[in-house]
Amino acid sequence: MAQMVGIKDVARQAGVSVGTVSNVINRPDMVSEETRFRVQAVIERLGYVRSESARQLRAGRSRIMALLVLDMGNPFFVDVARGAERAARAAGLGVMVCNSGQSAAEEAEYLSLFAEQRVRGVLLTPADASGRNLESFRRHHIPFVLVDRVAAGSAECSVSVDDVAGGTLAVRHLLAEGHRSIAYVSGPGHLQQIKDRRLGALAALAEAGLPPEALQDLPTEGLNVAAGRDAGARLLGLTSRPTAVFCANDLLALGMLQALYAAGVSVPGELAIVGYDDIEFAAAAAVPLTSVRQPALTMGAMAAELLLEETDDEAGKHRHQRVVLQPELVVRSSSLSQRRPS
Amino acid sequence: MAQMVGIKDVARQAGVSVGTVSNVINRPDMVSEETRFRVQAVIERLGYVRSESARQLRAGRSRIMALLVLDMGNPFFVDVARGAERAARAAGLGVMVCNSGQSAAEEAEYLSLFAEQRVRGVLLTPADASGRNLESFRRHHIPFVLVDRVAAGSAECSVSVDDVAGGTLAVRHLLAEGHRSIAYVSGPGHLQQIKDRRLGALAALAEAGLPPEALQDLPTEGLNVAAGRDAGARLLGLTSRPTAVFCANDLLALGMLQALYAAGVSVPGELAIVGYDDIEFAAAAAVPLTSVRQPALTMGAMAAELLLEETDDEAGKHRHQRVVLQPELVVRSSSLSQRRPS
DNA sequence: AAGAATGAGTGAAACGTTTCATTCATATGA
DNA sequence: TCATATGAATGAAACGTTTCACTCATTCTT
Repeated sequence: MAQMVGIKDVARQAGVSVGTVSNVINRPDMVSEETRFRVQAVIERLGYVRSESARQLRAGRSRIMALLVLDMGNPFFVDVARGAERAARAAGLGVMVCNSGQSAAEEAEYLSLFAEQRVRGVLLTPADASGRNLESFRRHHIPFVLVDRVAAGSAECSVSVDDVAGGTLAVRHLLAEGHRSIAYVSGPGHLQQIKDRRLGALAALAEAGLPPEALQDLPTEGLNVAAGRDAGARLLGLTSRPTAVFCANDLLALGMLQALYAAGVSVPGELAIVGYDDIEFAAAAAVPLTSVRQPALTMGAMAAELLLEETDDEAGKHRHQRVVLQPELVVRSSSLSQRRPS
Repeated sequence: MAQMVGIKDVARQAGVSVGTVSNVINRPDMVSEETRFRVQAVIERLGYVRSESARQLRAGRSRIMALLVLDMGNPFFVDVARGAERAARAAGLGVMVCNSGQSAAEEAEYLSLFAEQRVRGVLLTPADASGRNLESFRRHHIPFVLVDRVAAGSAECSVSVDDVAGGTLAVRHLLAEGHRSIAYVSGPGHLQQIKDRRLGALAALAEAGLPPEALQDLPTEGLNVAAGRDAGARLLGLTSRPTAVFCANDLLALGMLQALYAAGVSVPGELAIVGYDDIEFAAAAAVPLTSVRQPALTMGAMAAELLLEETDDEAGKHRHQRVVLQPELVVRSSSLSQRRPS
């Protein structure tokens, strides 16, 4: 790596002071046209690039916003990231996207990385149910916004989707299709989203006058396609098999579908399926998947905007808010009773 | 944002010099056990976090590696990112994943961001066919490795998959299944990968003694599901419809499948499909998709390792290399002739 | 024509680390 | 006992910016 050219080199070559070079870069109208051109020419010739770390050191904060999601393998979070990135870039900030993989330990590691980087702020979907990671992160006074999760206190903003409503939508639909015994394929138990969707499902059952036992829990190790396949295999082994499955996300649903397909079980004939997230691939599945759509892009963008509002708030008039968006049921063939074709 | 506590505050509170505090953090064995404990206690109490920007300014380079991919919406690149991240973190580096969206302009923007950040190095799949972006990036003397693309000269490393071989695998398989008229659904024309897969396809035709005209080009605007749907619609409108389709990636293939499904065209009965990448969702498609598998994880990891080898090379004995991995055909039902069931 | 206002540019301080040549005290060897 | 080696801690320089109080001409105002 050849010697980096600094602002001093530019200044010397252009015959001006470093302050002037800095002005050319940051407040071009404070410098005469003539010198501006001269300095810019030298910058060009020398291939000068300003050092973000020096700039940042001086400024005390960076121009990067962090986004910590549960699983980048899930297209849902990719969309969240897209939304956040769009909003952040509109404000001249970069976004650093990281993946906690639902591990509290990874989450902690990334949070301290963010603290060291003095990021402008953090958007995150917490992986640590205990809230201890967040607790200790607060010490650093770096603002953050919860994504896909409601803030517990009023110490921060959050943008989420009403998971209880989503669960209700899904199960109400299955009940309307005539199902009376439904399995809930959930991920690992500690995620609030998963619990809320289940609550929503129970609410739908109650509405219909059915007992909670009508919902059969089928927990899994993870929230991915492989876990879904595994759940499918277990489902097939059950003695009293339900007639419908509500999966906590689309990856699980797709895995379930694969397992059923491989075992020759017809969907929705023998078993109806409803997923969650409505990722792009849900429509392209073996049997196009009914799913609960979440406004992922919007969620990412709103979270970023709330964060920007908080960090750019000189007047101290920012009030933390909890935005809750509504999900929407997208009905496709995986859940439609044969007798009522669509 | 409360006043950040710095190394000086720690030093004062602990009654030692800043140099000593720095030693406690970076070379703990150079300091007596007693002072070490005392200093660590103060660090803990004050919640001190070192400033990466100051550290970096001093060191002259950052501990971050950048990865610039064509499309984070494509699970293939998500896997590449996973592989790279694993390797980088093993070496204590963070990875900053960015998305050029196949736009040369976005690519240029990100590259200059990376230069400002003084990243340790860059892994990228070029979006700019002209090579002008790379050309000008070279000025900064930041090492980079090409991913999924063969280096033109010998000025950098590259890790790629043999796309010509992949194209041949796909089409040779279709020919063996009895097809004589094949469409190639390509993305926008400027990507080398797309061109190479086409060359491979032509080679397979030549092998079988068929003229190049047996391959019908069906270009698209993008390399995503929507573009695939669109291509499907166009395919259905053709007067002399081919009996098989080779799609330049799985997203296109899934879109194609959706379009055909919607139009009631049976796959593989009326039309066989082969995709490319073998993303996880290929197996879960309406008809499980035959696809050319690429070792994405390996590619990401190897690229990161090559970069590390180059940047950590004190002795100047690093030699740029071009690693070419081999693809593999994964046959599923979307391409199997009915008469020969599997 | 004297004083004030404006415009362009300067130079040094400050940001928070790491590193390195020193210092100082104590332990070691002859 | 003296010189030397060792170990622990110090203090200042350096990294590359931005910012801000200044200086020095030049142009307005009256």
